[in-house]
Amino acid sequence: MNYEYIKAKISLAGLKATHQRIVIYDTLLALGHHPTAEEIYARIKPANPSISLGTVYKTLEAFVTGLLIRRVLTADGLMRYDARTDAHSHIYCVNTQEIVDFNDPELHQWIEDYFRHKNIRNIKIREISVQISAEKIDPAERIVVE
Amino acid sequence: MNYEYIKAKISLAGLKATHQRIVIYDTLLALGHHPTAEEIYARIKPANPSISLGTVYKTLEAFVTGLLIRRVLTADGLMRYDARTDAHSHIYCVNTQEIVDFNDPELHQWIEDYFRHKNIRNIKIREISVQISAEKIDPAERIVVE
DNA sequence: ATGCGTGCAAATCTTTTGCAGAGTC
DNA sequence: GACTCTGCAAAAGATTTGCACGCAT
Repeated sequence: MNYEYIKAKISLAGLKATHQRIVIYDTLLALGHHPTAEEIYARIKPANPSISLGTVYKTLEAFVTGLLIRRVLTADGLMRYDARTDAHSHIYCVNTQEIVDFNDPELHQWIEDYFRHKNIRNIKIREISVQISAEKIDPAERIVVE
Repeated sequence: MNYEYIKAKISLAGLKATHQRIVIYDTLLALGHHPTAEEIYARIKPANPSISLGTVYKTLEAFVTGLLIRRVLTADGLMRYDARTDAHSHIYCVNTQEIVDFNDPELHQWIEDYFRHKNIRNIKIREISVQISAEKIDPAERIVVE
């Protein structure tokens, strides 16, 4: 995803496509995990020394409001963000604390169908995601789902 | 769940069963949602004026370490706790912000089996839970799953 | 009696806010 | 040019910490 594409995406959300915002969005995409405002700031700062942490916080919340990104569910008490906005699932590693995305359309479809046949009253389901809590066998290796 | 039972549970976790801890655990059980330390403190304070907020924070973390309770996944950046320690699923209501527990052994079993047949490398699955994001149709009514 | 737990207050960390100036459309 | 966004610094909010005393075992 390049500079112009990101710029267009931000504009489409009704936000001004400033350099800071483009860099923040780009960084969120580039980082494989689900960073906090601080983590994005640290990553951006060297190449953009004048950027302020407050701007990163404000920008991320503006993106959430504009439906460009999402907040991520965490148990660490920090606000974390994800550039993916489609429903997808997560694997939480209990030893390394990593959160790895994974997508399994077959599984999601099955669960959706399952709930369609259940008797759930008073709510309209928007989306379903699966959280797997797991232990890494070899902490040096990557987690692979296929 | 009564005073003596809770006392025994806390002792079994290797912690001293003080009055404060018993009251905190009891309150966490009594509250239907997933409270923060502040919320528990506010609820406890009237009947226990000398209790301190710091103690509530410390106690909750001690309970987490002792596997008596769990931290809950949230997107609000606050640390929330749950007295349930078994794997269960959540329905998150996008308009009222409620988080409702629900348990569906059949669904959980099916998902577990599904993953047993998948090729997931380098992790050992500990537990699986499903997060449903939903909209309440009648905000005055309760959410029912059966 | 011993050591863990409590209460208090200060410290720390995270996130929000107000405002003047800068940049986008 | 109008209005939004940025950067800075201060404020607010959430959580942790240190320590002297108290209480459970």
